[in-house]
Amino acid sequence: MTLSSNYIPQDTEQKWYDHWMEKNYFHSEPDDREPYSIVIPPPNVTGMLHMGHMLNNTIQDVLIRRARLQGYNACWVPGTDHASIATEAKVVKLLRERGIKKSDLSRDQFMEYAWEWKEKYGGIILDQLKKLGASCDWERTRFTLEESLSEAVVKVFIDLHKKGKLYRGLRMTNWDPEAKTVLSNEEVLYKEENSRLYYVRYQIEGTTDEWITIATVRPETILGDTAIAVHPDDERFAHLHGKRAIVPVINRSVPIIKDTYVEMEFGTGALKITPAHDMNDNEIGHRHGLEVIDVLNDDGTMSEAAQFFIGEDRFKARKLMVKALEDSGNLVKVEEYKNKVGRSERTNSIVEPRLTKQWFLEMKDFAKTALKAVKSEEVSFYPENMWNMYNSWLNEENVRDWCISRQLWWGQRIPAWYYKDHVFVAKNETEALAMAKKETGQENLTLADLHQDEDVVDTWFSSWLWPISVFDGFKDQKELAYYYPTNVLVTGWDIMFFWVARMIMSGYEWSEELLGKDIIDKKGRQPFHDVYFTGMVRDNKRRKMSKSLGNSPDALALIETYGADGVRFGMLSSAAAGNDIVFDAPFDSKSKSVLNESKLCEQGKNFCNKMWNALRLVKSWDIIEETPDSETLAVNQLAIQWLEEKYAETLTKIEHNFKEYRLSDVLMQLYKFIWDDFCSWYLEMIKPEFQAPIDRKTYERTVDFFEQMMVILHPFMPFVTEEIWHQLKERKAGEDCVVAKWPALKAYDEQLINRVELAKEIVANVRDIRSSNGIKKYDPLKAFVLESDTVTTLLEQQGLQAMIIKMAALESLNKTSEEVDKTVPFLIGTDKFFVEINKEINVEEERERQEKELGYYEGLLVTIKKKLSNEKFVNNAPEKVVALERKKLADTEAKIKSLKDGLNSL
RNA sequence: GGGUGAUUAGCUCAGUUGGUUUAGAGCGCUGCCUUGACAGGGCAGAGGUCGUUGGUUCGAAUCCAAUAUCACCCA
Repeated sequence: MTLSSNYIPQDTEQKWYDHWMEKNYFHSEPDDREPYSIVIPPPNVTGMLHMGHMLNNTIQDVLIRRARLQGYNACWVPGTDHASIATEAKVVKLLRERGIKKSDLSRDQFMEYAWEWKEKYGGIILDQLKKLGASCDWERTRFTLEESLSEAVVKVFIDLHKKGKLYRGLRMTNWDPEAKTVLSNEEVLYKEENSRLYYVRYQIEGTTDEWITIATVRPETILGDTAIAVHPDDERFAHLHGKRAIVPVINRSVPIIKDTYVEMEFGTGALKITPAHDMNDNEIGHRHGLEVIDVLNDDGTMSEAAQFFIGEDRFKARKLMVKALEDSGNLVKVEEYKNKVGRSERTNSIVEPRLTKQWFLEMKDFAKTALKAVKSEEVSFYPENMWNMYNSWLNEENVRDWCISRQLWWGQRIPAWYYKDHVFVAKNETEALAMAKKETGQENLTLADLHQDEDVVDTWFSSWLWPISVFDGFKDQKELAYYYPTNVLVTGWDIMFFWVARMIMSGYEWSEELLGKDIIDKKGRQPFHDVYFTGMVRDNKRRKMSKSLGNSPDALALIETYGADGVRFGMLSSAAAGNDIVFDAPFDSKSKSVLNESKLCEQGKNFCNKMWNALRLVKSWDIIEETPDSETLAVNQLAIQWLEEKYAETLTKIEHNFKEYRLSDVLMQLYKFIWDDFCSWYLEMIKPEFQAPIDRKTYERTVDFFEQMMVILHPFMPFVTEEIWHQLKERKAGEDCVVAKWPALKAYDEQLINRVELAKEIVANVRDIRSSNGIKKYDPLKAFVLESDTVTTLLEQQGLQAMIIKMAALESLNKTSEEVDKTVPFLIGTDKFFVEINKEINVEEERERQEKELGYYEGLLVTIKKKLSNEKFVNNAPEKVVALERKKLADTEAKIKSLKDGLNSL
């Protein structure tokens, strides 16, 4: 069968993915092998595959495929996250388009629509991952809102309540008046916006002509003011200490208090205090025991307590308030002003700080545990410096209790039932009723008397259980006992706190209860041993790639253009752990969109083609059984021996880099090994003349090398390697690259590697001389080398001399006892070579070249001499370093002498 | 305002924890090369006083301190 001259990914990728699926290679069941497990960071059901997913999942796939090759029982559990807020927003929007308002639906009706939506769109991203080649165990696909995982959520909620770690409390929270829900800090985006700063004067109580002026951007909240604060050191207001002021419009008398929080330089130096509607004011209110007046309803309209503009929207109320202030003569001035405004990530509506009753999880002990887990290295971070961020978020000063209630429907409903002032946390309403009867002694209570909490728990309250719940660990520990702890978690550092830290907390909280002390003592409590933090994928302006910015290339289009292997190469080649990736998709200013182009991916595509053509070369050879002539034999044997050592060296190096999760380094090492060492050197060394045959032994060894390379590259580029692996040899059923065996490490002969390196340098020098003298590639040239011990040893290496002659297309390479005239010389180490170029040597050019080199070495000599004449260096530096410096000196002196000789003879 | 990290070749980044000939890679760039696996290619070459200034040290891209710029996180 003839192979096309180019590699076409579209012809192979789907074929092999289907084949792998058919063979069920990705499925894992507990057995007596050692497990290697990864749980996917579940993408949102609302999501489409974007660059971040591609990076993240490519990394996981590399790790899991390698583990599979290494003989571990590899299990990569996929799944999706129900993403309360995002999904609910999407469903609400969709319903609105169909003319249905959420408020017209019952909770159950809404859930029906939501599930329908999830079934239709929720799996898209997983299908897209298949295009990328992700080798997940699809039979194990989980969903954070499915029954079993929801049961786990309820279970731990009850457990935490029993342990006294949950409480309900009033808290200042970020309120989204449009979604009517509390938002976490993370869901509020702050952006600089144009607004107005209103200067308003408050009359000092008991005076007719004395005022204190404050500045505010939210005049409607004046109705909820309960104090004016000034800085205790502010001389301007010293005379007002202890006095009271009259809030305009509403005519409320409030105290003038002293607090160091006030910035004297800002505005007028006097600050109105509205404890119900500002985080900082609320704290100040606490300190001074101020009254809290909530002037807003949950939908952002003015409340009864405001007394004015009741029922008006906050922004209309602002206008009305400004007018009222103006009318009463209390509006001093208005300034244009820029300030940071918090908006809801989902609805974009301006967030109101608001006091609400919420369920909280106490974080103090959890945070301690989570910190210790990483500090003790039971959980290792890659890169290590992520510890700093982790520590600063979790330390006692910064950690805050976790508000787990969300005013949404799409999620696990909080298992708490209320009856008057009683709260019953139970698995279901029947149990809650039983509890209620017992606790109140009222046997005639019915379900109708109880009221379940309307809220659901935060999505993270479900996903923090993920490493346990995907194995149904809260129900039945058989699988958990086998797969837990998972080996590594691959995720972005942006969710280090929301997710990573909390999984660690939940792992330490429940693993021992679930698995028992024996197992835990042996295997560990941690949900994962390692955490690999990927960077954010950014555009060439270093902005995070996001759909809203439109700066992200279309992931599937990229795969279509470069093949999955090409894209995987592109993503990984610049993806050192923790560092952000600047992806090179260019921006087209004409179409105002990102082009689905990338040099990095192109490099990957070209790499596939390179290997493909190496395959074509090898397959084009005729094989003979006879032993070749002694020279060819010697070169082939050297080539094989050298590549074997080089391969062993490469394996050792990549092993080390794998341990440190330096995947881009591993990939680059493989790239260079295959392209440079194998294709450019090895294949050229053994390549027979045009249409000449090759001996069987060399051929077979070459196919073996090729096969091995495909195996170790397979985790990175699974499709092309599988294809070539099959093209190389006839394979039996059940033999596939994806389940081949990862090679064992072995020692390698560095001396041989170094000798060939020297030979390569000699070849390169000859080629350079050809190139700069305009001599054709294959014109046979005579070369000589000045006799020396080092040269003798070098050329003693069987086949080396013949290899140099072949690779540099020389007629001969002979030793000489003296300088050879009318030649172009070059230095390798301290050894001097001469090339006879059969044409007039350009003396001027040659002199210039050699003088430049001489200049370099003379400069070097100065620094070495300086070092060695420094007594402190000679006395203090390690023996080895000094000895090396002495050798450098000797070598450099020899080179200088040699160069000078050469110049003299010109 | 507080914190974290970054700053090395035109671009994107390594530099494994102070010493391997006055710094490496990939891409790009410059020359030359085409019947002989691959132009999605081959061969060779040019490019950096490691942001700046001090300090520690026999020795600093690497450690410390200041400073500048950028990014992100928190307020």
